[in-house]
Amino acid sequence: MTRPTPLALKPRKSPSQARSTATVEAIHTATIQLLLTDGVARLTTTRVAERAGVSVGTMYQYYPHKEALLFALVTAQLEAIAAAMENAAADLTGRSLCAISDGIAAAWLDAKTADIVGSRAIYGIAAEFDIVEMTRERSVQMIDAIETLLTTASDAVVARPREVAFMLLAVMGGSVRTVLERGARDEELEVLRAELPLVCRQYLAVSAHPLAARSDAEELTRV
Amino acid sequence: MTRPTPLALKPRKSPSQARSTATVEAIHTATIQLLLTDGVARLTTTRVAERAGVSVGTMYQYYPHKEALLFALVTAQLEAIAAAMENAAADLTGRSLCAISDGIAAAWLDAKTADIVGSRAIYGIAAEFDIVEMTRERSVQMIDAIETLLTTASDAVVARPREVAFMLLAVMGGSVRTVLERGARDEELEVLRAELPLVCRQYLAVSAHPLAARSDAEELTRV
DNA sequence: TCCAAACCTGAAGAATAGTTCATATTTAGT
DNA sequence: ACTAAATATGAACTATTCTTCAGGTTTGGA
Repeated sequence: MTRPTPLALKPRKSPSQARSTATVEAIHTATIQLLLTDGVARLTTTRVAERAGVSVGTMYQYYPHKEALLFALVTAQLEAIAAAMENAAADLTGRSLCAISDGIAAAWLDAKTADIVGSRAIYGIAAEFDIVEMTRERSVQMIDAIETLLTTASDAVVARPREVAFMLLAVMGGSVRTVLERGARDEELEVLRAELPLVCRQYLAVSAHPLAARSDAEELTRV
Repeated sequence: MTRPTPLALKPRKSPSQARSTATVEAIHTATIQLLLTDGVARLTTTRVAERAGVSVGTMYQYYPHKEALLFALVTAQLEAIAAAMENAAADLTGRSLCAISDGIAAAWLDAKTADIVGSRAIYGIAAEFDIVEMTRERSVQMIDAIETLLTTASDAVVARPREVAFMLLAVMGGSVRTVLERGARDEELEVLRAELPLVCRQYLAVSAHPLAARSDAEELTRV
């Protein structure tokens, strides 16, 4: 999704006083609410302002246009996720492969689940314009973190850590997205929470050679 | 993403002559092209008609509005995928768990990859309006197929086949989507093709008890 | 050959969206 | 209390967008 005119997506100015901070906050939550109830197609600057209880002009004081607003929203969301994952990676350094696997899966689920409403809203616009670009950047950052984390596993050495890290993120990201986008039903979230760690563990298990002598035969060997 | 007015999403009429069939086809591919290059936000009836080399009025002869056009596109896409998966399920009935796993993963990858352009375009609008609803229906249909398929495995009995089928689809669907949405790069597709079958196999392995006596110890047991 | 049905056209109208800016109000510091 | 900077307002302007429809062209079969 490339835009003809890449146009500046940066905010116009940042709120400095208490009042304006609240205003921007209101605009953000209004956007998310509208996104969730009516979808992107119905999201208009007028409606956002109305819902936020401010005037249209106010929005334009902080964002040069609608896209910039959406961009800011997605950026914040992704930065939070990336930060959470990097923290998790730091905490898990040097642990066993199982611990690492469980830790990553849990961290991902927690991060995405912490703000379900926000996450769901974001999915709807993630496919638009330059957002894909930014998503990719953040993604690379997380792949890096997980790749190096994998190499620190205390009890095993992961064969192709970068590919495995990539795949892990694709699987976690994709499956969670699937569930959230369908409506984030409790039963489905339950299944996800139970099964996703399993999927990750098993996948990591085949992708690694045990370091200390261990008798567990790998059920399935790499082709 | 619920719409205030659910409005009729069905096509207005179907082409009966050769000329009109070509026209509708042209409209479809034009839509997909525009979706891919400019994104949903820039997709307008005028542009679609222009790109398709027909008049705007022509489009309105077959679809009551833009949404109906998009809906038709997604429907076709999903039906193709669902059919492919049901075929695969039929072929794999009674095979070993490994064969089933590999077969499903391959079928999914093939189905999504057969028309990469179409798949990618669809992702961009999958989050909109009642499309989520339809996606869910098709999804249930596929879960059913895979669930019953799993119960036919010749060499193992899958513990909670429905949950496993659900998870399998979430993982496959999500990871493929992730890769395609990022631009469907060759290197990333390669990784996906190599790793996804592994992920599925391993996951199925822990989710099942071997039927005939087999000595392979399960590395990781269920909690 | 001829006609009715199918199909196509594109200018035009109504509706809506994005954005600006001159003016009014509030805040923080002196 | 006073003032400059920060913030908010919303009517108004422009640009698009969707959609229709009255009138033309093409098609398939009698």
